[in-house]
Amino acid sequence: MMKREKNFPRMAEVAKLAGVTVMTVSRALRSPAKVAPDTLARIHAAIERTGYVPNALAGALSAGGGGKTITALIPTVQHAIFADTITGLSAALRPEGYHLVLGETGYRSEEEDALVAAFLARRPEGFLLTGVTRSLRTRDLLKRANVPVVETWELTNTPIDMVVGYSNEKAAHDMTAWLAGRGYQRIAFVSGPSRNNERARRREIGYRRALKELGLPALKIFTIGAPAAPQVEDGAAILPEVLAEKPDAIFFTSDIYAVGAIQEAKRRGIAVPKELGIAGFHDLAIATVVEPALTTVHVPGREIGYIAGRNILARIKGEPAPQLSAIPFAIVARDSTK
Amino acid sequence: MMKREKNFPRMAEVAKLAGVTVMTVSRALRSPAKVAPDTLARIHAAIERTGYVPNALAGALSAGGGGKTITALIPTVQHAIFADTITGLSAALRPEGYHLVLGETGYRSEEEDALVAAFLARRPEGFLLTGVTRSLRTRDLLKRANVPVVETWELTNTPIDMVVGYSNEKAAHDMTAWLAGRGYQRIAFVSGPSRNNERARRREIGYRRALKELGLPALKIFTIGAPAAPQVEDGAAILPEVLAEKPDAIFFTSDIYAVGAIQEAKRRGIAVPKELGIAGFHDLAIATVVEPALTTVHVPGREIGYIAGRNILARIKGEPAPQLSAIPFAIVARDSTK
DNA sequence: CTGTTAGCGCTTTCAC
DNA sequence: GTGAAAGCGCTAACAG
Repeated sequence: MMKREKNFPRMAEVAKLAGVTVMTVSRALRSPAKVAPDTLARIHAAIERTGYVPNALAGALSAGGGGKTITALIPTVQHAIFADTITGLSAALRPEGYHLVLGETGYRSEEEDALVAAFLARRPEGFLLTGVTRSLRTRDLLKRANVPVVETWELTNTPIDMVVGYSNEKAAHDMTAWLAGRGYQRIAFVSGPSRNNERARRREIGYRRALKELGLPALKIFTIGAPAAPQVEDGAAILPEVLAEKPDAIFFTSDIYAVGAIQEAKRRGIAVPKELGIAGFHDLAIATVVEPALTTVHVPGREIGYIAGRNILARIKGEPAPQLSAIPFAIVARDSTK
Repeated sequence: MMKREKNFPRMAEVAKLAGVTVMTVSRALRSPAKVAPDTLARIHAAIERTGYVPNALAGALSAGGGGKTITALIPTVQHAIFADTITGLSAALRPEGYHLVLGETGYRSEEEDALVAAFLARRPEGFLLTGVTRSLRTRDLLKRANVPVVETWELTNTPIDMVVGYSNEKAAHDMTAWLAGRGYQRIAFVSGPSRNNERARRREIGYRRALKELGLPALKIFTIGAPAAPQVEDGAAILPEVLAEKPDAIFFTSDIYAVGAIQEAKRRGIAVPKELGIAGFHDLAIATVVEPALTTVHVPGREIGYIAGRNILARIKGEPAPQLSAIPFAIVARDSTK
């Protein structure tokens, strides 16, 4: 056994100080009702004096269960929308005393694979994963572990365990159709990096389907490089390229890009929404701050997290939980479109 | 022992399948060089077949050490600025294979106390805490545990262990003085909830000190209610009240509020920055999107997280790490001030 | 109400 | 290069 400088008193020390055995201390902590009041008092005093903090690792090992933790893997904490999901999840878990362990995958699926394995090693009681596409190995690991898993932010008929999300394809389709309904004819589409982002891919599919249904021209599709997290400047930078396609509207897969594009359009003296309509995705706070305010798809980030949390908790308690929960998105019309 | 539905294969099953003892499997995982190549191959095959994922709880218990995790406690993931700190911390930890466990305190110190105890129970290798004021009990617990602790986002001469931050007092002082230098005379100050937010309190002190030094009038100080996380609308809502003090500039302790105030001022036909200068704090993305763009204090959130991570890692390895790291802030002049 | 006996799944000696 | 014994800190089950 390796020597560590760390210095945690163990239960045995508390027990000795209180003049009882460890078993009584253990009970005092987990079912105080079964311990005599004065013994309890002595034990509490001893805990206070020693600064004892139970070793949850040992406890979990012994009790054969996890330490009341749920693991969530999101692409990045930078994106406010995933932050919302975390907040929703937190809100669901807190009342039940569960803790949240967070991992950032940086939108990289290899990183996700590595994190799932690493976190599985800690035997969490449940998992929240972003998206529904992942390596077979990871799916397999999670299935075998037989731990509640919620995949989020998209829908699928073949979840590992449960899904809570919305259809990105339908959302993009609906926004495209909505833009067409406002009279836009040449609708361009600008996506974030789609290599490891199925949500971006699905949105593109929805956009294409809408164009086809409506008989609108298919413009060149643009993809923004691959920074870890989207930046406002990226949207500004790509605008000139997109304008070469002579669009009368541009649909961005993130508000962040759309805001950058609005700013750049203004700098270039292009009238938004008259000459050029601009739409985003996510409905971030920034969407109402930019001028003109951004038309966008409101996406239920917080609700996804909350429902996912409730579902995981239900599964843990052996209660039934839906395999698929579809949460509605909504198109929010503002001033960046006619 | 409680029966769980979970279904993790143990090392013993892998060992049996590979025709060796658990000890050899353990070695294959931790020091493969000490195991014969063909044995190693059989073991890996067995791991693959069983879907074995080591139980880090047991491993840590046995090895007497933690499972390579660092715990970070921040007020909220909603605030982009703390998200930056998390990103910086992540970046520092990842190369060394450390994992990040995140807790949200919701700006409540009782919650922080509870979380410190709960996380300490999991025996992390280090802690990142936001702010430098906390209960004696928590300080004591952390000191006794003798685990690397970095307090952040403020400076102090009496850290539990280490501090990485900047002086909120000086930052607010400097911004106030800067505003005065631009010709503003009646500078109002609007703070977020300060009850459990020492950073807000220190900023207020800095503001007051600057006024006194400059001989400027002390206006009434405004405090925005207590939502979990700041909202743009809060800044808009408080503007009328503040205007009653006839300020020629308003300094908000968060960009979020400042942006709301700019929007509200525009709605009311007040010219920013001519009639009213507005300044914020944090330098969020939103600061460059609002019109006029917001003058603010740029705060080194990401650097704080990164340096904190490096310091914790250094301490773990027994290398020296500075007790205090002061990271510079900067005043960013934009168009919301003359 | 409290103590005793096992044992969670793994790693650390120390043998062979 | 591999194994056997012991134990990490705690809790379940059964006594008493």
